[in-house]
Amino acid sequence: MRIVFLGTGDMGVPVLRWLLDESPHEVAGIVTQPDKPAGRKMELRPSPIKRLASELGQTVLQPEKVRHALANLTAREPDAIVVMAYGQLLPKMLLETPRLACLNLHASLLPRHRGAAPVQAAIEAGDAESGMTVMYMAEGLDIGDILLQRPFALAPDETGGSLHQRLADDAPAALAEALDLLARGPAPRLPQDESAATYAGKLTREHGRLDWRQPAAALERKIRALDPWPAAFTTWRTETGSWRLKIFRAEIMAETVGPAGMVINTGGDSFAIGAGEGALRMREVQLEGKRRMSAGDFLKGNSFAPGTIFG
RNA sequence: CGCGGGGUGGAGCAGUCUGGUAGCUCGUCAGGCUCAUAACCUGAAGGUCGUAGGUUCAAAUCCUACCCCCGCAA
Repeated sequence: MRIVFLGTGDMGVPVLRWLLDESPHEVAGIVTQPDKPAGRKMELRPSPIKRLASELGQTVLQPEKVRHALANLTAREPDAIVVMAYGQLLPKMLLETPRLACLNLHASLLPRHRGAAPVQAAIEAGDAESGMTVMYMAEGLDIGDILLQRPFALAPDETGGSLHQRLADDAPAALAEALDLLARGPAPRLPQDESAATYAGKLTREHGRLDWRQPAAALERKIRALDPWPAAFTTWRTETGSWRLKIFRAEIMAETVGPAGMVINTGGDSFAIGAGEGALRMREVQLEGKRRMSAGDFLKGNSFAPGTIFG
């Protein structure tokens, strides 16, 4: 098949690599978002998809708005368009361009977690499973009919990073299967159950702020969900100022051993913070300006004033 | 030139403002105590103080340039 691929985030990298290196399909075009200022120096940085394409000697289109490339893409006469972590809605004209289908790979079991942050949302919500969805794109955000899904169980210690990786790694197989079904004849097409839909909006850093009045279990899920990005955090106020303390790993303590947000049980290789229900024992943290380290290492060089309250 | 924190024995930090024999907690090693121990006591090893240059009788500390790590912001 002739495939036009649209993608920006690194979630789509394995898929593009598969399309170019291993699949029987012909990549008739690669579209990614324009380079944007990023990083500490605000330097222009190409997307992971563009970097991979360059590495493999492929050229990419980087229209400001995808409709600017509409004529160009139509002229390539694709059998299918594949979209993954592209970051722009596609105009109806483009959806109707391919001979067979315009497919989107979405990193959740739709209709759960439509939107920009499905990976983190699945963990934060405490879902038992997640998986890639391949769907027929329609006008609207992640509302298209489902072609296939590949569910798998989440690990008890699943993090946003680990789930992101698992989904990215599984995506090529999902796409292969979907393209196969499409090529062979009438492929499955299941409308989404609107009543079961949830939205996972784009994450901001502030989303990671921990509200210690919440139950320890919920806080622990959030910590795992946002590891490594954008990371759950709390504020530590000292005589010298207030610092952001990111928390990457913590364990739930069943007993409520202190008021919400208060440091308790300091000593040894970790410290605990009281939650609304139970408490959390810190395992891996990062103070702003410092690197990520175990709670034990953190305690070797930092100490808390009695009664310190986080938040 | 977007803003800011940091780079000091294996780990995490103090010391830098007010230059003058490099310190703390932990770890490691040896010995001791103990029925025993992750506990306790004693001792030891281990550091070009990110790199280069400058000022000075003397630089971790002051000045200049550069490298690296990280938080914010995007």
